[in-house]
Amino acid sequence: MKKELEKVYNPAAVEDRTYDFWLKGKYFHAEVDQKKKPYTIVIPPPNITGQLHMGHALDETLQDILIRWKRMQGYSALWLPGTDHASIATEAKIVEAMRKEGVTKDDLGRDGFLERAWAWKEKFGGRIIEQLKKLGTSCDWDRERFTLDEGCSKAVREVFVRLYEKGLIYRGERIINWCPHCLTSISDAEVEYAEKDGNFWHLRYPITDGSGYIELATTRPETLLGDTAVAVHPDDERYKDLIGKTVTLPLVGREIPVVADTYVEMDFGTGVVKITPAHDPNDFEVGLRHNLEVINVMTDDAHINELGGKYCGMDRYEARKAIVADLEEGGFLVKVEPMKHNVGSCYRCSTVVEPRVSKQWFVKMQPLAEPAIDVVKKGEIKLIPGRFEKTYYNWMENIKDWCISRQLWWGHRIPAWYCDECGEMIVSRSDVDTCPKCGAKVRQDEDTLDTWFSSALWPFSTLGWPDNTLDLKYFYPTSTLVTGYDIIFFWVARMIFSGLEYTGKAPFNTVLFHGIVRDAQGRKMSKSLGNGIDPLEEIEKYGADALRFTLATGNTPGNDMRYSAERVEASRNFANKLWNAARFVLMNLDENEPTPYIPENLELEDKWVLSKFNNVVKEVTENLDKYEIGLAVSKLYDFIWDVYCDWYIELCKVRLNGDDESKAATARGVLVYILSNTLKLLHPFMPFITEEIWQALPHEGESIMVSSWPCACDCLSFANEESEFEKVMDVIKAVRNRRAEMNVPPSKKAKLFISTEAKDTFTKCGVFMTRLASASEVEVVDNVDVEGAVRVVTTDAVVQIPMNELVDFSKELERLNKELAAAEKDRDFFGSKLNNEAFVSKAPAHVVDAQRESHKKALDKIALLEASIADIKSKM
RNA sequence: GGGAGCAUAGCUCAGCUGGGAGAGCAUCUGCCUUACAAGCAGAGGGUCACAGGUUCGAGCCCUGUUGUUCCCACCA
Repeated sequence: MKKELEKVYNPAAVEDRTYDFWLKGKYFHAEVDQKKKPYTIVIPPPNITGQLHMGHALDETLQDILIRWKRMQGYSALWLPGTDHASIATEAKIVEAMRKEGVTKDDLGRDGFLERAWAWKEKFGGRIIEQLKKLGTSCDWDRERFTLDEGCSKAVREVFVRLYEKGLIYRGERIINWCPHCLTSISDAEVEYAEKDGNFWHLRYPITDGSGYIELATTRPETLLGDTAVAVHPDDERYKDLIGKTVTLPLVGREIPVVADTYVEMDFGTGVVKITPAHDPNDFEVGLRHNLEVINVMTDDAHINELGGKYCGMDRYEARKAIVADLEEGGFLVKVEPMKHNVGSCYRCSTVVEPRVSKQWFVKMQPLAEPAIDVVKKGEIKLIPGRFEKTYYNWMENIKDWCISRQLWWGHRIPAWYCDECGEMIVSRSDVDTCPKCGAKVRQDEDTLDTWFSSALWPFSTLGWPDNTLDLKYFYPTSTLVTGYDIIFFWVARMIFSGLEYTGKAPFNTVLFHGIVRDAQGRKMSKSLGNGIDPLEEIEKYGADALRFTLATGNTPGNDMRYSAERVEASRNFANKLWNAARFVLMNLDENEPTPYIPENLELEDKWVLSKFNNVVKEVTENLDKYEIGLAVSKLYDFIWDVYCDWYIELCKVRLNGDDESKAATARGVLVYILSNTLKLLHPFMPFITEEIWQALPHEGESIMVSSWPCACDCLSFANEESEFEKVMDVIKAVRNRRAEMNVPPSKKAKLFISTEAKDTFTKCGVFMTRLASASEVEVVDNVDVEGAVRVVTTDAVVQIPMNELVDFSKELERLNKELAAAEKDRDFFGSKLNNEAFVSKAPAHVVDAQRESHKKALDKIALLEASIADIKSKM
């Protein structure tokens, strides 16, 4: 039965069916197999609240390319999928939904809330996974994990307890970043800084002894309510006498000391800083050094609290206005100066963070950072591109302790229990009911852990750690981590120190960073701009393969890329091109039987294309080895479109339409061979269409995705035949070019007289000229002079095309002289290089040889051109 | 204040260890050639930001300059 394909490739008709076919075949599933080498990728777990966006699409495409490629190379290739509970994002989403129903967290209580959260997770948490599948991702879904599942939770507890026992986790009263909207602490990494317009309010605080005022400037006048000192630089002559005195806080009336601290910059502002230890990280440090009182004047949602007197209940910005007004009225405001300054906001909700003193849990980072730096320095983990190593070192070397506790309910609850009777604190792997010291009932810490605390364990918690499972032993350390450079600190760095500390091994050997997918104008895609492009819509419109191809092409690791409709269309067109090439091949296959070619029967053009193909196999494999995915895919594109479609298929038509069945069979054999092996090379990039075509072709095995990756082979390398056939191609191109210049339509055929030293080649290949160069007939001749002919000269041949009425001898002469000048320029260029003693002696031999070759070609062409010119001149 | 990326054809971008500048799109000219008009055959178009340097040879390496984007950093 002859297989027939539709005229236009229709991805929608193929993709879901093919994906189901793969699932049924269990081809995505990876097993521990001692006969194979493992290759492991763990997915950067998308948030359960997430919707698939272009960033995911890029990330998953790159991972799928690598995993499919390695699988075909014979590795036991595991791509482990899963999702992240995303504590803040998810909790915010659920609270928001509750708000619409008029329910609050307190109404439900912790257990009630968590019940709701889990129900939400069951309902929506799988959505992004279903979306991933549309891309064709070959994840091992049997191993899907969730950061809050039993295994991951066990790992989290194990880590927490170990670190605590080692003294690397501690609880303390510190100043942290507080999000007044999310109502939780966040880590330094979760604060985004942006320059904003603000004011610099110059205030004067009266010196208590009545000797005058001290002027200072602040960007946050409302924090004055919590001031507990004023600081000056110890060397500042202006204020030396004031040190040790006190000032009276305006509006509040509190008497506060003037302290000396080198933190103050003498030449900034007035050289005086108001100190609010409870609401500024620097002030907090100053406060510690000078034993200052810490007065928290704000509620958790950034309103002034009862310590703020008349301002109590005001929001921080209202309070600012009111306080400034009162200061002005009281004569304490000297001037207001507009000033830009850096303001930090919550990376989840963009609310301006409020530095706040509170009791939190921290990870002591320094001891963990050191080995994490070493492992990259020693090259045990390679970051691609390498420049990110610098970013990484810079962060690790200046790292501060990590605030890991969050005032949220959705997450891993901190495994610490407190006894209110005797004050004992117990940190434990298993739940605790009663105090081991006094027997009283204990209560568990209310807080949960930073989401990133559990994602940091992802490469090994998902493989069974802390148990020493078979999976862990076989698949860990993982191989490649693929992710965006924007989460190098949040995630990559933390996985590295975690892996080293808990498993003693680097969690992966290579990190491949990609950039951000931007819109066609180069803007970041964002909800607020409304410029996001939905990958699912693109898949519907152009097909998953086209989307994948677009994301994999024309890009280099770590660089951002722009996404435009034109680019996806080009990819879609490429898929269709391939589809039609396959249609052509299938049309010519008589039966659905394998048609291997017989090597002895290969023609020149077969050897040419096989040799080209062999080279592509080598290049694509090498590029992938180096993670040069964009280069690999563009080489395939060129081979398929230019070499296979535009040349080889056209060349084969001669034999396929000819009378010699054995020759046609050879052509069919090579066509099928090249196509099916090219499909294999392309499969990691465009899995659906390659499977669909491969299934229609004669094939062995169940699926292209478990077929073996092609190997380059010397038996397919035909360097001589390649260059020999290229002589013919050169002539075809030159004739086409000449005809186009003269505006001769393809329908007007003309005889070609070819004089050349490669007589055999051109005699054999003359037939291609009729099909590809509009020749009516081809004759290989010795140096005859054809009447009324246009001359086309290549390095290896002179073609004369009789076109009497179209030929203008003076123009011919002009054109040939122009070509001669160009050829002479080449000759001189290469000649001068070869005459350069320094070049010949210092340049590598193969380079010198190549220049010699080019020089010789120029000379050959000059000789042929000169002869032609002489012929024409003799006729004029 | 530190650090990094980018600057190549009209547009978007490749260019792997230095060896006479490439693709896609757009433009122009011919073609419905029995796989494909989502196509075929041609053409035009570049001081590789600027200035120095290293080298036989630089888009690529070094130094500096300009423009631009981003990351980090406690100057109130």
